[in-house]
Amino acid sequence: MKVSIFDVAKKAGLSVVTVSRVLNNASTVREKNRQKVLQAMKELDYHPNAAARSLAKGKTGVIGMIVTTLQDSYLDNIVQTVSVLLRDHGYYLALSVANHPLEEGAGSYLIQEDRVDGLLILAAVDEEPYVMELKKRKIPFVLIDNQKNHPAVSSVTVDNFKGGYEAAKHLIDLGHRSIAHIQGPPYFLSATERERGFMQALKEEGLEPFSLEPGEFTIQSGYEVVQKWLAQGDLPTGLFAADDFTAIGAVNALRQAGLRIPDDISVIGYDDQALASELRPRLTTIRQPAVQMGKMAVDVLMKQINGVNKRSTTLKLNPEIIVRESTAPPQ
Amino acid sequence: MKVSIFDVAKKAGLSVVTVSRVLNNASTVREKNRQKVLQAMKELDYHPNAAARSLAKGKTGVIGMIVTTLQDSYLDNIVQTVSVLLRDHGYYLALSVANHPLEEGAGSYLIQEDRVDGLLILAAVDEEPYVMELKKRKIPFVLIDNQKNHPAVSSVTVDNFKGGYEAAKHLIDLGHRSIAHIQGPPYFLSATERERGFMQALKEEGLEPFSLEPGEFTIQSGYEVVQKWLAQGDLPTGLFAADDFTAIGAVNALRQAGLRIPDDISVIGYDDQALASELRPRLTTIRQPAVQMGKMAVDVLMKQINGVNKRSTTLKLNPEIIVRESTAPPQ
DNA sequence: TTGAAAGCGCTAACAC
DNA sequence: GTGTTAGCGCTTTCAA
Repeated sequence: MKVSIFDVAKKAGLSVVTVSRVLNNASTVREKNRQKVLQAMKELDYHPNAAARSLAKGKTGVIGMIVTTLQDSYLDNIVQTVSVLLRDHGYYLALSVANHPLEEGAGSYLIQEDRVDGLLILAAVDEEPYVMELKKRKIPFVLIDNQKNHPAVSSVTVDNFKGGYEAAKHLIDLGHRSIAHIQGPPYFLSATERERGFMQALKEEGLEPFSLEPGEFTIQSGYEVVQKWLAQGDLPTGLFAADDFTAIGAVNALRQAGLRIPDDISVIGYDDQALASELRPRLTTIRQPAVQMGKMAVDVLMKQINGVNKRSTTLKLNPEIIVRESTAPPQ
Repeated sequence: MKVSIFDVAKKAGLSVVTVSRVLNNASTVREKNRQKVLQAMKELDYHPNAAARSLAKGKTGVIGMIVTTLQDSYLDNIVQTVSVLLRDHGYYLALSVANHPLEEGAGSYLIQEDRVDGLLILAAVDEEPYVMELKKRKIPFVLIDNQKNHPAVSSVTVDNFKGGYEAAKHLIDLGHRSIAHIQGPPYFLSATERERGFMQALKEEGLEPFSLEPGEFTIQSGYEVVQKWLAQGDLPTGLFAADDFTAIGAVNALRQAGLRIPDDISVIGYDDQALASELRPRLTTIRQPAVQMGKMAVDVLMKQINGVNKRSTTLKLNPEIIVRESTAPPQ
């Protein structure tokens, strides 16, 4: 019924060991025999059993990736990149969604039961528990876009301070003096760093922000801040939103009120979500180097798994400003 | 180094079988011994090896789910629902992204190497290859939101004809007579069904559509259609877009041209994406019952795995119209 | 270059 | 209730 390596061996007139060798691309198999084995496999429609291989080899051939949300084109880009790259390295990617961090079972099954050879933690709200557990279990892992700095842990992040700085600098260079910032949630290091960069750029020009408004990385929060300003009858000429969703919400409210962008007010977002370039006006934003992040993360993880790198590696990549239609000199 | 069931048995002063029993919640273990085992496990920080269990049991305890895109809140809702429900059934969910259907390795590793006990195929562009392979390998699976009808295959779909019909009916009931439709890609059954429903509703009123425009389920395509209309200087009073992205693109173009929604033109979308209710005007749309779909899919799959249902089950759920701000009677 | 034998860590009979 | 004995399907020594 179930065809095993034994059936193949019998059909090919060779031993299971030889079959196993061709399965693992061992070079010590006579070409003629290799063909015989391959032929037998095909005829029997044989497929090796992953559990048995994992048990015998002590490794699974899969890399796990824990993600919180999937509705984010920037994160999606990272996932897609990682998926392809891992395949090139002979690994499969198994995604696990964990909306509530450390939730019972969420992703932790990958860790606890040795179902993966390595793990990638993507933009976790709180990566702490994973870090603790993974270190204890000695499973290689890399944090991507993590919140905190963990000693002796490999990670790939983006310089959010620089991103915030460049966003503000862009507005300043265009001539804006009245510049506001809608923040991200304060428990995100990325959010506070962007704000720090923003403030630094203003400070260098001796500028004070028009205002700093709390936001939540959501369309709704951007919309509401603008509504508030509108009600007060006072607007900045430039706005740096902590992420594209916030920016889009702000733009939405602004245009609904009959204001023109960038004529009446310039808006710059962050992340370069797909939406940013799909909706008009196309949003000026700070792009996260998603592809490069995925590449680096896989690189570091592979080296760690292969024992090339014993020490942890911390990479901080640079964001890139993408100037589109939502920013211009103030009128 | 690695602590195994043997170590636990030794420490607890019992046999491995007993340990195995508490691992599997067998009721035939004296409470006192169960505690001893539990205690030993804790002290040794023991965690069972998934590969060994899978090999011995002949099942893995994981359900695979193949997804194409992750940037879709409707699909995301299904995934989240499924994830939680499976956990309740004692299974883990492993997601596999397959942008290019049947791409080498994409998801197929789950199938080929018996890494899962069952599979959920979510909104595949072309599920055919999966169906063939899964049937051959006799792995239980359920298609969700599939394109074609496959004989003897379980699936959970939504009645797109009805959705299209209701969308059109809504506009008609509001008093619209000049109604256009922006289609989805013709190779999606969902798209053509929505159009059929739309046409049926119009036909019942003796109405001809203002026009039928090709679209691609993208913001861009909705935007461009409206641009074309604008250039021609002729607009319908009501528009049914094949999905929310298309609708949002259309709304975007309309408002950019200074038109008001729903005053000048009513727009209804499809899917009830998160965006639909986040952007203003909040979009009237046809909601897919994502939670119910996830629930049904898990239900059917579990029954199939447990041998309760030998025959295939085909469920077609009803969509629901969500009336918001983007539709109103024509002026 | 090939094969026999001994596990990998766990569970499924079957006895006790 | 509990333990003994065989495997699950594959890879890994070690010989030949």
